[in-house]
Amino acid sequence: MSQERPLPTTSYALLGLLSFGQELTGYELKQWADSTLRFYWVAPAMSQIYSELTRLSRRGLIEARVDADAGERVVRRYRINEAGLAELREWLATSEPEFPILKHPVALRLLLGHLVGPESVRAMLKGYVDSLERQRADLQAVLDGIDGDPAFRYPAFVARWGLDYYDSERAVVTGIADQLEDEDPAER
Amino acid sequence: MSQERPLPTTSYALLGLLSFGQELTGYELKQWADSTLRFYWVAPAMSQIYSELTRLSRRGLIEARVDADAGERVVRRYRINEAGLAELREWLATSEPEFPILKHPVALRLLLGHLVGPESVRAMLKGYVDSLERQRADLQAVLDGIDGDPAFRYPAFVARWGLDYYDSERAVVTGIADQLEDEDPAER
DNA sequence: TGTAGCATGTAAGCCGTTACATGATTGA
DNA sequence: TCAATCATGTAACGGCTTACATGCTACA
Repeated sequence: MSQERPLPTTSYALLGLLSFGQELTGYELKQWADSTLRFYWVAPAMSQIYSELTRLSRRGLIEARVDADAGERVVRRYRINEAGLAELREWLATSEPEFPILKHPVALRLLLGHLVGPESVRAMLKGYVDSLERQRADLQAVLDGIDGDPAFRYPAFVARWGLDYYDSERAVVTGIADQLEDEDPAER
Repeated sequence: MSQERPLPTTSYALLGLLSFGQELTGYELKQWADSTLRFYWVAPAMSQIYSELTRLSRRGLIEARVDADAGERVVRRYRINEAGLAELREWLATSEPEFPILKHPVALRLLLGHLVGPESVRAMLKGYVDSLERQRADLQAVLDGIDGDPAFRYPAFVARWGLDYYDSERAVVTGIADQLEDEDPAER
């Protein structure tokens, strides 16, 4: 069965969003992805959403339905089917989760501190802490929207994990910035 | 000057590794990347290392020299030059660091816990904690190799940051696994 | 003598982004 | 009536990986 090449993880991620039961448009899926997936996977471009939906459809894992209540324009709503749920469970059960990959431009720039000196590095870390705060607030808002709802117990775990991560990150980065303070001046 | 399209970040990352002064082969650069960059950026494939080196060379940011002490085969050693250092500093000074991107398959799978049930999720998290431990040990070894050396003060900061991250991650994940224990059985 | 490691590349192809293009609907 | 949002796609292309290909060197 299913002798095709394995789906890319992002495809499973979108299928996963659909596994919560709603019937969604590509546009709505994008909004979901932007508010949840983006914190620990990616925020796929609209164009990718649509091409993944086409792929999942072709494989018979989701079903498209043209929304009748949408007036003139053609609005397609997608719903996961039994095959899709089976495929997801199969994937979860049989494949080994890969180790997380971090693309951390701030760490990369810290690595190159010798090129710019501690002053400049401290300023950059400061900016990062600020953006962490904003990101954390966004995630908190997401959690507030689902917390307590038993249907979203696992998403809530993930969100709380993210908050803890941001908190830890803030503490560590602040610590590094402080250590940078008392350094031999006039590097570079 | 430099009216070409901006370099991809990975290119700057490799240039950054060369900014520590050594004259390295592509092969050696790959080893460096695997032991340091991979923790917070990527471990580029060999083939990409070589193509990035070609690009950096073409732009005049690094200099290639055929190693005479290498016997029969042609071994190219690359060294950063003044233009390369200037380009790196320019990049660090003028571009805004992007927010980190996390590709976290474990979080993604936790999100889908409703499909497999708490038992299975706990097992997966356990496996993740194990791999975290291994990863942490690797990074600790890297730190041990550079700690105290003033030339690698900033890389040491980055490494310690990574260790803190792994520690925090372990604590959070263990906490989630524990919360999963006392759950209504027979989900799914 | 053979194998693991050192060393360098080319080719094909997927994932994902940006740019481009179009049009309906809602609400100020 | 105008702009923001909803909604759906196509085309081009860059980054990066995997697979393929080659050969030297050190060492057991």
